[in-house]
Amino acid sequence: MQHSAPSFREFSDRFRSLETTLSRELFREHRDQMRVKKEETAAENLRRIIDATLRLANRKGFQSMSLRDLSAETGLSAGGLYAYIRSKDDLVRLIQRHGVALTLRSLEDAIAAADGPRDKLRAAIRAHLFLTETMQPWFYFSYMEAKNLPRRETREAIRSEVAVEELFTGIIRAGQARGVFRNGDPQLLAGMIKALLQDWYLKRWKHRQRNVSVECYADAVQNMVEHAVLVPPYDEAPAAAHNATCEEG
Amino acid sequence: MQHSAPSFREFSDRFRSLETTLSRELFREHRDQMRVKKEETAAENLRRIIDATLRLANRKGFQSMSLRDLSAETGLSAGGLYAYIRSKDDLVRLIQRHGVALTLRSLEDAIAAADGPRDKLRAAIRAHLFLTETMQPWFYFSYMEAKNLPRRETREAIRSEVAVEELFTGIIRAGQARGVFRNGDPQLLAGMIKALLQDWYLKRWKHRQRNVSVECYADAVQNMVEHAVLVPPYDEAPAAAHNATCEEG
DNA sequence: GTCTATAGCATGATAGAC
DNA sequence: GTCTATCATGCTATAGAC
Repeated sequence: MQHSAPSFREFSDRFRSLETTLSRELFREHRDQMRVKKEETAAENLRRIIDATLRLANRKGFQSMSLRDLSAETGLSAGGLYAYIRSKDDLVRLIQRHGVALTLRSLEDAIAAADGPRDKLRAAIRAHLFLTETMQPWFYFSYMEAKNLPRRETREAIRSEVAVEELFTGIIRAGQARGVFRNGDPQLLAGMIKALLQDWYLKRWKHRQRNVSVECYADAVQNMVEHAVLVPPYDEAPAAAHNATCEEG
Repeated sequence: MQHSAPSFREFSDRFRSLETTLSRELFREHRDQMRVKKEETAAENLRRIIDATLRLANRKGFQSMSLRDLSAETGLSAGGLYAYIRSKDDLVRLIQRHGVALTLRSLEDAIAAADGPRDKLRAAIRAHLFLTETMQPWFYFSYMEAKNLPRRETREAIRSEVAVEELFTGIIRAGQARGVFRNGDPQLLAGMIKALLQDWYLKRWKHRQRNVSVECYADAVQNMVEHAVLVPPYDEAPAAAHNATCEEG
């Protein structure tokens, strides 16, 4: 049952097609708010605007990023930007919606494919890491700017965060019920797992610098979590077939 | 040797006196930059300004916080603020310096008091959690605004972060050398521990809402880390004498 | 030592030429 | 469909009355 632990590569391919679909949906939903009607140029410029915004916001903060900065980064004129977005708040809403949709759909797919508590837990861990690896700029933005967003978006961000954590709580509860996992507060455990997973996108510069790959980090997290959660006779991780080159201290 | 695991209460008392000392030092260092010379009013107002800034910045972000907001929150007039700080950047520098000094001194003290890898690791975990519990607004501010700070302060923040992590790396290395800790990349492990510790102040609202105390969380982290790090015959945690009421799922 | 008033400037957003 | 020119707003910071 290695169905539950696909490699990053496999994940990445499935993700790309999902993104194309959702990007098109995004454009269609916002078409009536945009002055630009020709689909191909509009879709491309919208993507450029979003990417540039994430880049700038993650470098110096969304509030400090002026529309003049954005116009420089995208190559569009200051006035031209308003052909695509109504306001700065509108822009942030757009970005947020797109990211949440992508995240949820992608996670749900990946997790449903596994069965049994241990495999489900692994699948969830790996999917989350692969997802945040692929969409790192969005996750970082979403985390760092959440509290400064318009009220509605802040609430949405929290809801999404809680939903993900509950997913883990559920898996742990199921495992405890079957006697596969050791007892202990499932919510607390889920929170700790989430903390480990979030570190991957919050401190990416660090992991990059140390040459730790996602696969490596995934194995490390899985290992720590299983040590903490499985009932004592722990058979040391059979994982990490993909790269034997996880840096050794 | 329970010297290494003081309760939050004990920590808190020692901390308070340290803070008084450093607050006074802070005022003296910046005295010449302030228009206000009378020590007692000046020191008090400076403290009010710092507290208000942390409150506001953590609510809506430092960039979005105007000096009008700050003047409303402190009760001082917009103009009056400039009797204490030269500029907004100056304010942030002040806050940052104060926090770093407090953190380092406090952590060093607490850790030096323990000996042996296992006790040192425990002491480090507890001290870090207690410290962030006490100074939560500062830590949150420092984490969230780090990248928007003036260049020099950003670098300082990263240095401080790395220094703390290396402290953990060192303890783990020592433990592995003595055969008390299992093998595995010490840097990666230290990073994961740090992630668990940071979650305490980054998601405080969540832990509050769930009624998890620092002591509880400290025990949970210690437990997970020891499961992952100690050589197999793991004697289940002798900790948590302080409160038997850690919420059970 | 604190306040009111205001200078000087950067920003978000728009109108109209091309 | 994109650009240049411009406006109103709200900001930081200062000067001077009290």
